[in-house]
Amino acid sequence: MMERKKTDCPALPPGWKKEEVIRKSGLSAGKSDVYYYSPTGKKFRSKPQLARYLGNAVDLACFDFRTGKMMPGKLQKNKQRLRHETLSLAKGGKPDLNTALPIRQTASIFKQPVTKVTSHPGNKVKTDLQRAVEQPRQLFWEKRLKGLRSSDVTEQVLRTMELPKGLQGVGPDPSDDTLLSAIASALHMSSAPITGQTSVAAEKNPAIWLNMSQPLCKTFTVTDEQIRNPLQIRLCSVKADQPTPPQEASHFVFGKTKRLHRAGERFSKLC
DNA sequence: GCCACCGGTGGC
DNA sequence: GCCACCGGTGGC
Repeated sequence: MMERKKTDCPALPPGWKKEEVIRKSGLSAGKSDVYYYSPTGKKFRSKPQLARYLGNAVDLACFDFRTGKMMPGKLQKNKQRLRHETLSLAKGGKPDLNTALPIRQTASIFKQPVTKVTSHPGNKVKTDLQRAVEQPRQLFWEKRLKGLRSSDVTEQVLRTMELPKGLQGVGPDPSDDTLLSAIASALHMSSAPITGQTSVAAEKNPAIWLNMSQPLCKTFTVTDEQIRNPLQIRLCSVKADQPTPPQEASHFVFGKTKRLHRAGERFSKLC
């Protein structure tokens, strides 16, 4: 088979490739089709398709799909879009999703009330938020998160996370990868203190003695040095709000979760 | 069932 | 008339 080249496309975010395929037969033989590939390999065959996917992450107004270059001043086929936009807005229509502010479009994975309404008088509205927490979880489910990387909408992989030195995992997969997933998940799923697996038995036979309400992490003691040097102790985008004296509790932020820690205390108060 | 590939056409 | 876009499908 003919080796066809996918070339880098500097006008798009890193990792995006462009491909031009010459038609070999038919009435349109000799013409070509242009395709783009996202870093994960998803194929795009038109500018609208590309724009839908990238949303506001990349402004494609000047992007020429066929050449793969930005053509400033041309404003491309923008007339069409602007006209459509102003028309629909003037009519009181909904804002164009392509130009609206970015919104979370994934389904929420977090616990939400489920409402069931029927004519049966015995049925109730379920609002038990505890239900999600109490549901059985697979032992060592954190392993399934292994290898996952966060990325933005352009599929650019965000900065990888770093674990504080000295943290150790518990269970069949002691890798930092799984350990980090376990801790990050624990921080998000509960505001309860994180102590790690305090039971020695859990370390010897986690399949039996694991404390399911704690991440797959051995107990851990915070040191002065780690507090003085936030770089060693942060998780990904976690950072100190401001420099703090070693003896004072300092804030670390992980998503919306704020925890306090103090030198000498266990991991329970960390992050 | 997927997808590489060409056809058809609406908008310019 | 051109061509960007996307439908449809043959071949796998």
